Amino acid sequence: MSDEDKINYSHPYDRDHHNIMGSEGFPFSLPADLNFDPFTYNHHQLQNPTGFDHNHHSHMSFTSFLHGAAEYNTLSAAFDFSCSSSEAVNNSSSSKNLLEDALGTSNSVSENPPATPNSSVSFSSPEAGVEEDSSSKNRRDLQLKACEDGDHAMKSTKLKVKKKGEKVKQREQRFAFMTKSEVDNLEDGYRWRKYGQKAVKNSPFPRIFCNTLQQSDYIHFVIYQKLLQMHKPQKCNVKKRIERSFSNPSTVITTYEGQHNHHSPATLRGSAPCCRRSIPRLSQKLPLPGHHFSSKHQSSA
DNA sequence: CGAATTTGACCAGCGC
DNA sequence: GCGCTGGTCAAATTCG
Repeated sequence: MSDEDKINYSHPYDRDHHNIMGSEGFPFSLPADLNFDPFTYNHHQLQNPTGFDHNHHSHMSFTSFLHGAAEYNTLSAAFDFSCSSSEAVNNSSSSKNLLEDALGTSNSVSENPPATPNSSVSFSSPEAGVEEDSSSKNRRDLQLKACEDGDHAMKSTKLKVKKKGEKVKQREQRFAFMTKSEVDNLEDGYRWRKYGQKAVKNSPFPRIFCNTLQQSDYIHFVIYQKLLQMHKPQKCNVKKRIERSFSNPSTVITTYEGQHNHHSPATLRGSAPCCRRSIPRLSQKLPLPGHHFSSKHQSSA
């Protein structure tokens, strides 16, 4: 029996029935008038790291939710709802290993257990309010099943020091999560550009590398021009890594690295265009057992 | 035709 | 130093 089979997912929000998160909707929604930047809150303020204002029922983006959840140790902690069978996820060593690998950490789950045992959550529509497209059906089926304990992400921000005390390149904060979805690329409101794809060792599925598209969005370009006049703009260096689990092909592991320094296009235009062509098309390719990538990549796999 | 994606080449880090 | 691996670049290709 797979991990997913064991899990009875609870649905924290039902768009049509307005439930526990308030009448204005599930905090994943991305309303057109949203002006909340998911990555601008203080990383060290954990009182309400999700940015979700329970008193005012304000919205937050999916990414802010994920980001906040990572810093708040668990997703369930972020939302304060429980999952009926979270232990099934937590007890899945393979899931933990996959996430650890995605985060670039190891042997830390057992050593640093999450603040709460609940680390799984599901939702029916992570982007309620965003336009319904061909992937929305799949996204409705999407089940966020395991989120890492925040220590992983926090650890990754620490300076790595070589044995001799020499500083090495600092790694951006990472946050990985697993989703059960037919769609590889989970829409999160940002525009992503695929810049690379690599075969993964011991896996038939490739790893996809994306970074954010900031200036290609016209509205963002206008803002960018304004920023040019006001400040020296910083390049958004957020990266997104997508890979499908070899042991469980229905599971997609998404890893975010870094922080956005700009608003989500979805928050400005009410849409979330990103990698719409590449990922689904790629996912159609993936099951082909004989599909090879470049000879070099293949040889290195 | 411009934008987005693909993919071979390249680079850096790490272990041996 | 060498090979392996992960990550990135950028020219070519594909798509809308």
